[in-house]
Amino acid sequence: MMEEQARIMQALSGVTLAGHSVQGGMGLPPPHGHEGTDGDGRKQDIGDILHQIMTITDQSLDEAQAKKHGLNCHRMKPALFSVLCEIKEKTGLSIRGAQEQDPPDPQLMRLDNMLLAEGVSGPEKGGGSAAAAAAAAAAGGGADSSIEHSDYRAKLTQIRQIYHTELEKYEQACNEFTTHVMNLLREQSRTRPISPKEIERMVGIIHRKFSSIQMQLKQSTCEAVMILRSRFLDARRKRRNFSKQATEILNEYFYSHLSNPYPSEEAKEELAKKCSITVSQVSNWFGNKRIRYKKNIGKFQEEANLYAAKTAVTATHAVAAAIHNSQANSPTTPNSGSSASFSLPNSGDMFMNMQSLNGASYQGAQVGDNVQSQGDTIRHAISQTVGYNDGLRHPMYSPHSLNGNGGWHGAPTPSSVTSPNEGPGSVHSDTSN
DNA sequence: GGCGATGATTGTAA
DNA sequence: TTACAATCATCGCC
Repeated sequence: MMEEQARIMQALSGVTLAGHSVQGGMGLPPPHGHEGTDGDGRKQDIGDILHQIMTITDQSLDEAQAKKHGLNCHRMKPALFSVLCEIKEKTGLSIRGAQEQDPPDPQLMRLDNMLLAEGVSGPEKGGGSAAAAAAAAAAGGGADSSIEHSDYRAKLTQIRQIYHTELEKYEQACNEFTTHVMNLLREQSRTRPISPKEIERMVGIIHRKFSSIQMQLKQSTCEAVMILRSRFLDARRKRRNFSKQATEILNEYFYSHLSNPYPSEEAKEELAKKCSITVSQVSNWFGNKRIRYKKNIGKFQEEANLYAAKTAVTATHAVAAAIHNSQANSPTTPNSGSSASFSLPNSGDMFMNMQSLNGASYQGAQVGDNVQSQGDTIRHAISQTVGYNDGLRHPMYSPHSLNGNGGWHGAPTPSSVTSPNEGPGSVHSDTSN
């Protein structure tokens, strides 16, 4: 302490009070009757003031108060404080100042980015987030998943609210504390040398402290979001059986394309839309179905018969309707949206193909797979309904399209969905190849 | 609780 | 990338 005092005294003794005219010309009267007309006199003057400042703690309270008041009123005080501030700037504070130039914290940036991506920070978008929407889309888009999705969104909104409330609190506290400290320092600057720069620096320190608290808040929020997200994703992992209707649609497609049960991307998309599941779920379903069908054809016989009959009934109705339309000389009249809604040309093709398939020329490799698959269905359905039996290995149904290795022939995938349930406007011809 | 059915995942091959 | 095959994990029925 004494060393510091000596250093300051020494510094002051030789200093030119930059920016403050303590040298000749000011005409300042000596504080204690000293005649300070030359440099030595002024030095002595400043020395006295400093001595009084340094020894103020040794005095009684009243004495100190009186001295303090005297010093405060001293006309040299601003200049002296200015010099002290300058010295402070040039010594310790400048070192601290260099340390303050922190680069942006990468961790904080990561946290900010994540909070923004999750929809916690940034502009509110209906309380949800893109991540939640994507997660919900991946979940399959069913009713259950939308319940989970809304639950996820509600929880995320809760996190968001807590985050913003806490953030607001921190900011308010930071501002209050900053104002308080600034006032305090301004107040103190009357009795000790504090430059505006120093106040500014102090404000910076306070802000940094508060931003570190904010970072903790952000980190906690991120953790909460991660936990919520993982729980949500875990919930999605739970297997849920598809709806009966969805399974029927998929089965109908499968058995009506048995010779080539590989739906194209478009077909998958259409099936996904119809079944309210995702395309990947359609792919999974077909993958599972193919393998399980192949492994145990016998087991699926009944199912195949069922769907074939269903398809045939639908087709028969369509044909009947078409014939009726034809007889009524109104071939372009569409069906009125009933289940028997195949268009005439398609149904006609099916029957023609079926007739050709009854003959000896029935070769999967020779006939377009889609045509063949429709032939499968119709022939099978007819066999079931009218006792048709072509003497194939399986009395009711034959997986003739499976090759020797138990795999399907590598036929091109159909371009679109052909479902017996489709309306007149949405029938896609599988015979187009 | 056992068991079959079924949707999802993973590793591999083409 | 896609399909296959094996496997896992859960569902739903008994």
